[in-house]
Amino acid sequence: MMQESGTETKSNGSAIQNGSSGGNHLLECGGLREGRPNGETPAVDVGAADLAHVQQQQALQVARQLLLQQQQQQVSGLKSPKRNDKQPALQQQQVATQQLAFQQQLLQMQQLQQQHLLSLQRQGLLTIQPGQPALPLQPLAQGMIPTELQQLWKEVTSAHTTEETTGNNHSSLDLTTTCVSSSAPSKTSLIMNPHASTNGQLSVHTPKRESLSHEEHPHSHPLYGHGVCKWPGCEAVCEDFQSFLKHLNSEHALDDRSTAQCRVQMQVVQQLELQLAKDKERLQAMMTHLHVKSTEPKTAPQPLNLVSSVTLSKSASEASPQSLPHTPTTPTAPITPVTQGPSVITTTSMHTVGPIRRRYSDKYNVPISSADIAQNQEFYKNAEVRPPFTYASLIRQAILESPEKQLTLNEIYNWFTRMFAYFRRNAATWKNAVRHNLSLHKCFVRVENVKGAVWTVDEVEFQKRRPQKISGNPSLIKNMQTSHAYCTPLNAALQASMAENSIPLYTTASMGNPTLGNLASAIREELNGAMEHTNSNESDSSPGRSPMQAVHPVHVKEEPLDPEEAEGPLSLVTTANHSPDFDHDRDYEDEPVHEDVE
DNA sequence: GCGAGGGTAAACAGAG
DNA sequence: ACTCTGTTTACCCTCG
Repeated sequence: MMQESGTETKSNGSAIQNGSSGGNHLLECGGLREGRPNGETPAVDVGAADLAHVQQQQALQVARQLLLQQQQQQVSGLKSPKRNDKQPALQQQQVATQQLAFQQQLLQMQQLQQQHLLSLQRQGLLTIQPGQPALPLQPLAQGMIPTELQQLWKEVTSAHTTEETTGNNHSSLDLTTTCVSSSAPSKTSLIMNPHASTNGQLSVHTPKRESLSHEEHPHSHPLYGHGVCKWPGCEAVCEDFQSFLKHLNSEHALDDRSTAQCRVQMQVVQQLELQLAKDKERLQAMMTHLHVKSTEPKTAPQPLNLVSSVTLSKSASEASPQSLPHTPTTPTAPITPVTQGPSVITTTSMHTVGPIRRRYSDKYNVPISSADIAQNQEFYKNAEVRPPFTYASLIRQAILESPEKQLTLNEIYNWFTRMFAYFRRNAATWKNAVRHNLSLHKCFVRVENVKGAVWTVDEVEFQKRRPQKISGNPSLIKNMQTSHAYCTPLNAALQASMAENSIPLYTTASMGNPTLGNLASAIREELNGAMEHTNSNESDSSPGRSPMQAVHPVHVKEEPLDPEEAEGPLSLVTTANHSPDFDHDRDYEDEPVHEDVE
């Protein structure tokens, strides 16, 4: 139908979407709360205005539809007069029944409107002023009716008028058939049903409701404003409120016309609610895509752009291998950890994984960006997911994070368990691995200390272990640069998503400021390695280099960075947090990372 | 197929 | 005797 052609889609974009996306929709969606102060932002007003526009558009289509229905029934419905003539008593009986049905319709409409209002308020699309009655029709009525709609309303009205004058008491609308066309029965019905409505439309017919409305908001009526009747399509000038009330009772009494208009408005509301539901669904899908997939049991338990998480587990890597290769190079890569992590990975899913024999695939051997790290630290703290880092790298980080760059074995253990939920289980296995690595790798030097033996890191030896293989991937470098910019907003998004999934939420401070300084160092470190390889592979490297490098002129390592070098920043970032469970261990201060590099 | 790097398991020894 | 720490060996896996 024609009403579907332009109005709906158009209104979709103009009103709801604009309203919801009015300001930082993605990042704010988690922050939208019912308790939002009224009129806090102009965007709210815009959303209400747009909403009214939607109503106009939808009212137009509904009105057109009503007109069509009327015309059709006027042509075909010639039997009812016969019936009325034969049984006037039955007609009276029908009147009562019809009134009941009508009031039910009105109640339904009222409920819909109220729900709609609540929804809008929740979404922050609409602000109800404290003193303003919660009447959803007001925004529509206040100067929002375009000429075309008014004309349609008048057409609806005139159609009914014609109907009445012809003596056809039957109604052309399914709703209006439940009503009477004469004024007398309508008044009766009002008396019989004083609680017929509270939405302001029908209240005008109810003396009791009227008086209540006056008491609460003297001279305030959703259908009256600026000396004009705001009944859709009316705009009759009323000098004062009393005359407005008279006008309401006389011109907008309970009759076919009024009920038809009510029905139109009801459908408008319904359309809006449908649209709102759609947009809610869309929003949810967006959030799900960007943050956390709420329920995806079959999703591969891959946290981060653990691209490198190929090393994580067989099941994980096999589950979604196709997503791995391109992930590291996409600017959105830092987001991925958040999306799949907390909700997807469960204890059972991770512990059903057998012995973990895997390592970094050089194919996907890309340093995890700093933004990943900043987010992943929270992820790994709460999700029992094996970090995609080698034991050696983790040990190194643990040691480098320490104030004195040395740790006892037990302190290394504690660091593991504190930073990674994964290492809170199967202690015998991984502890053995830690010891094994400490002894095996030359880079770990055991030093006799006053309090016993401590372990330190020989950076030179560590970096000798294996050359980095991320060479020739300029997009990676770009990604690392952009990832820094992503970090802060994504942290907020992460927290929102974590809150949504009932995951322990850490303060922004824990992930934010202390992290950033380390992130800078981390990025420098990553860039050092990456740039070196880029330089080695690409002869031309001088002017087009990474801006990061220009900003942070740090030394480029002699040795190519190990891919796991990327985790280096991890530890630096993670130091910002203190898990209450393991705080007894030691106080990890976030500190410059450069020492380990230098 | 080979070597490198990594993970896991286990045996062993020394110290507390 | 037990636990912790540290070393070493063996085996397996993945990847280039």
